[in-house]
Amino acid sequence: MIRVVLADDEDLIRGALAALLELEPDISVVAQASDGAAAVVAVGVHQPDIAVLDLEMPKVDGIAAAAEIGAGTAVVIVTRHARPGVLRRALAAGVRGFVPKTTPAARLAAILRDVHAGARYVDSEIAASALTEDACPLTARELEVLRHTRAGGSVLDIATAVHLAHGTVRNYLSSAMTKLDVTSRHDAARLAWEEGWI
Amino acid sequence: MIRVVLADDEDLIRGALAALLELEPDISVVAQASDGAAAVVAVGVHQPDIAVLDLEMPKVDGIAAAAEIGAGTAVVIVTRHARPGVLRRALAAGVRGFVPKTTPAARLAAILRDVHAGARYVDSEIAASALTEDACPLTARELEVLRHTRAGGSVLDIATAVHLAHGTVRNYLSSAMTKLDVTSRHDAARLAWEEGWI
DNA sequence: TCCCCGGCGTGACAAATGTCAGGACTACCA
DNA sequence: TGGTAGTCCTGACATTTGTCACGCCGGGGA
Repeated sequence: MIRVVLADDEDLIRGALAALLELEPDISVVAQASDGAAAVVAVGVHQPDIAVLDLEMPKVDGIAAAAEIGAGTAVVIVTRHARPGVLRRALAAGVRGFVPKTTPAARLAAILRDVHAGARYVDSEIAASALTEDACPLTARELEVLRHTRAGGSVLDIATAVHLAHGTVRNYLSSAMTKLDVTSRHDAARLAWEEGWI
Repeated sequence: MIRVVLADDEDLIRGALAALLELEPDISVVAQASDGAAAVVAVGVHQPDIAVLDLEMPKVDGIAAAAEIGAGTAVVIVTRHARPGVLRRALAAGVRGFVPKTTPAARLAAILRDVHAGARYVDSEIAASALTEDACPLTARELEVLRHTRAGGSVLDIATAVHLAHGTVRNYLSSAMTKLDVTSRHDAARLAWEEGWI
C-alpha cells in the first residue's frame, strides 16, 4: 500500500485528486493539507511514502515545502505552470516527480507507483524543452535588476539597492527587454520568473 | 441518472473531477472537453442534463460557452477565480450554478443534484460579497479606457480609438488608478477585470 | 604586439506616463 | 431662479521610463 499525503489549496481539486487516487487499490491518501506549511507538518506526522504537492500554494509553495521534507518521503510536484526553469528549481530541491496538470489523469497513479519503486518521473515534454531550449540569454547584472524589478521598486529604488546609477539600471533593463522581446520591465521580470531564471 | 458533460483544459483536473463524479451512483459523465468550443459541440451531441464548465479555458471561456448552450442543458461554472463581478457576468449568461474551486469536493455532487432538480446554486460567500461590496466605483468612461488598456495599446492608441485627447485619456486612467489604489494603468485594468467590471 | 569582442557602466535625450488645476455641461434640489 | 454636485473634457507640468552613443576594461585570436 502506497501511503500518500496530498496538498493543494483548492478544496475541490484536492478532493477530486483524492477521489482519483483512492480508486487505486494500492494507494491510500492518509492526509490532506491546504497549504505548504500544513503539508510539511502532515508529512512529519504521517510519514507517508509520497507527498503530492501543488506548486502554487499560499504561505509556502510546493518547491519550498519539498525542500523542508526529509528523504524518507518522496515528493511529487503537480503544477499548472510547467516551465523548464521551474523544473530545474524543483529538481534542485530534491523533488522526485514533476507532473504538469496537462497530464492525463489516468497516468497519475502509474507515476506514483514508479516513484514509489524508486524511479524519478519528469514530464517528457518539459524535459525536452529544458534540454533543447537555449539557456538564459541574460547577464548576471540583468538578472539582478530584474530580480529587484519583480519586488516592485522603481528604477531609482533599484539603483540605490544595487549601487548603480539609475541610467545604468535602465540600460540593463532595456537590454533585457530587447533580448526577451517585451516592452516593459515588468513584463521582462515576469517572463524571467516564469522561465525560472531569477 | 444525471448526465453530465465536463469541460476543463487541464487533463489531470478534468479526469480527477470525472472520477469524483463517477463515484456517485446517480451521476454519469457522458463526455469531456478540453476547451469551450469543444464543450459546446459535446453538449450539442450528447444533450446532457448539466454541463460543468471551468471558467478559465482557451478559445472560449466558460461564460462564453454557457451563453451558446441552449436552455435544455443547465450550466454550472467552476472557477478558481471567484469574484462578485464574474458571478454577475455568469448569471447574466444564464448560468445555473457558480462553484468556486474552494468548495469542498464532497459538496459538488449535491450541488449538481440541486441544479438538476431546478434550483440554482451560488456560493454564499461570493453572493454575500456581491451584495454587500460597494458597486464599481468607476465611471463609464473610466471603464472604457480600462477596457482598451487591457488590450495592450498605448495611451495614444486608446485616445484615437475612443476619439478623445490623450490628456483626457490619461486623466481617466489617473482617476481610475486613484480610486483603485494602484500605481499603473495596467494594474488598474487587471484589477478591474478581476472584479468583473470590464 | 595589436585588434576585436563582449560585458560593464554612465549620462544625454526623447517619449510615455501620471498629476494638477480648471472650464463646460447636465441634473437635481432649495 | 440660484446653487451645488458630478461627470466629461482639456492642456500644462513634472516625473518616470526606454533608447542611444559613448568610454572603460579584460580576454582571446591574428
